[in-house]
Amino acid sequence: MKDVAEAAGVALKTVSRVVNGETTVAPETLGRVQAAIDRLGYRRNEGARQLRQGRSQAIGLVVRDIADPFFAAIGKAVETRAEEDDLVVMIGSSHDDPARERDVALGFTARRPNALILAPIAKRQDYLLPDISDGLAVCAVDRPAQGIACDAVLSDNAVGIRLAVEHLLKQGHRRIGYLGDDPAVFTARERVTAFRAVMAEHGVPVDEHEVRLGSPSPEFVTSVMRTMLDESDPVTALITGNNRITLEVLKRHPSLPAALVAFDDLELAELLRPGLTVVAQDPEAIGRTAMSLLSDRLAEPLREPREIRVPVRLIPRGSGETLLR
Amino acid sequence: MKDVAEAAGVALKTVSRVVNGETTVAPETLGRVQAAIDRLGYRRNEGARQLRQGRSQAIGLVVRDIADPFFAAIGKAVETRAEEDDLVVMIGSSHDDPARERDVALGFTARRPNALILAPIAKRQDYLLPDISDGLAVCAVDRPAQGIACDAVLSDNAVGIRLAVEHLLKQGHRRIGYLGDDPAVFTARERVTAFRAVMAEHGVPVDEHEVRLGSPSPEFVTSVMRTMLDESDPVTALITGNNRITLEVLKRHPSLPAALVAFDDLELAELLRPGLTVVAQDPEAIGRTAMSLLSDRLAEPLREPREIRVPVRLIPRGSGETLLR
DNA sequence: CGCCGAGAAGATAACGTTGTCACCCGTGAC
DNA sequence: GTCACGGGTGACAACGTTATCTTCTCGGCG
Repeated sequence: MKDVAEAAGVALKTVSRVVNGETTVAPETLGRVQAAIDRLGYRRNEGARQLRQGRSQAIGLVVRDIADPFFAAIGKAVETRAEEDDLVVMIGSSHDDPARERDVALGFTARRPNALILAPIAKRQDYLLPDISDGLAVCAVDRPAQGIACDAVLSDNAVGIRLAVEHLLKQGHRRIGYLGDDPAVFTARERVTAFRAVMAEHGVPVDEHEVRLGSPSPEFVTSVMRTMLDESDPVTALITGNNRITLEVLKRHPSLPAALVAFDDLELAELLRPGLTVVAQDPEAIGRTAMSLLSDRLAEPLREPREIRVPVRLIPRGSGETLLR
Repeated sequence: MKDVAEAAGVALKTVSRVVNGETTVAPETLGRVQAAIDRLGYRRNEGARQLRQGRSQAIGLVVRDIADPFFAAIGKAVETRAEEDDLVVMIGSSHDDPARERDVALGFTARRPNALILAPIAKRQDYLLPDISDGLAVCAVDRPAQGIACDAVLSDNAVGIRLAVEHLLKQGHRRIGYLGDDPAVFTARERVTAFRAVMAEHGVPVDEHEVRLGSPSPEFVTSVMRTMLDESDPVTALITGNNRITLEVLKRHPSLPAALVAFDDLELAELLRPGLTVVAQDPEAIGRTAMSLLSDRLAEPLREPREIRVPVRLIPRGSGETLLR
């Protein structure tokens, strides 16, 4: 900036004014400065700017795994919105490790981003309190945060499960198995709770042997599937609570002897035979919504935290519409 | 840092020494300073550090689309490596738009990252020249960059096509169709060139009507498939040159009357029936390798640019092992 | 006993911006 | 002719670090 000022024969401050598009610069001066900027290939040092202004025009995004299509889609939406405001997106994965979530998040906040979006894993996110009181806007996605007051954008798990259950009930299924993730996971709890509630609402009894929760390991899924399908009175339909479980189920049983509705879409779901009937979440909407909440909060830091539920929809493709036996 | 110094009764510089783990601090002083840091919840302002040191301990990653599993996997590998060195990853998508590639990349370099990884789209990347001579390390992935001297990490497209072709030839196929992306795309050119070369090497004539390149639109794929499959002497095997094309083909023809080998793996490829035979790239290796090249280059900025080819492998799953008719 | 060197700590000046204030000059009102 | 005003510009300090140089205090050695 100093060099540009010298080349254009103006003061440093005038160059700053030009770079920031301030209007109080005479057209003739502006032209000279612009020319000097172009000639010297000058570009503002964002780090210095951040130091002066306090915020780095960046947003941090901490997800479970950026290679997971669900989170990759959130990332895409966030990035698209961020670019409109000339914000840079820093992205990192927690890999389901609470300590890593914290390290990655704090690594981001040390760069003083305007906002932080995170998919919480740890029990509490109170390590963010100092940054929040320092003006950081925070939004949780996929699961709510604990120990801090912040906005949250979640899928409408309850409605999703309702869609799945009622879809199966409508076809006459009465023995519906539910296979969900570890109850330590918030979404797993929400979904299985909804499952029980909707079944009860329709007066359909639930056999406790047919509601099974656990981490989606091959062993767990295999053993659970055996008990659900091989018993004397097997289930006629199955709901899988997330896509890692769905994948395990499909790998073990390419042609499942029961109807299947999966929570979470899969990329090639329509190419399978039968096509996979899913409750699809809308990760792009989650990312977009999070960005909207954050820009509201940056405009009005003290507003009440909001929790927004993003709609899900049922996509019938075959696997959930057959096999009543 | 000033507050911490005051609280610990030492000078600013001593706090700096502690924060940076310098060894010339008396154990007793170190204890006092650490205590003050913890008590005040102090964390270093990375922006100020960057300003002083010139580099922001970040790396920029510009891909075509972070929601594309191939690039998401590259991102994951990059992030994993970056975290080991306490580097932050800024990620952005060009969406195949040269102007956007440039804007995103320059938006990153304005933050003075240590290194930039990009999947080039634009004809030339010479807009990076000022930053490179300023010490930025650059590495191209997926395709080489033009107009700048930089490292590159690419899939071994030629070997991949060779594997595909020879796999089909070994089963007796002689009429093999090739369906590739727009020849404006570097990888598309490399792959189709390899196809012709390997076919020639084996003395198998190639009918020019059966080598078709174009953007993977439904219309293009549908029309091309018709001519390849419906003519009097149809192809008995098909190679698709990237996964968007593969997807279109599979959507049109769930049960293809020809053997199929696809370049690029798909998430559920093994669950399809028949399973999809693919030439799988190794995006994680691409990301890791790029990071290695960059750390070499940061250590030795003037070394010769290197181009590394990452091995690919053929995964037979059924679609490429049948249907000779 | 004086000196030197090493180990520990501090003072100060940058790094590249932007916010604040001050200045200059011409114009229009009184 | 004076004054207030505002558009255009500049000087300077500050943001939070770190690099460089300096200072101080010991202990050991000639």
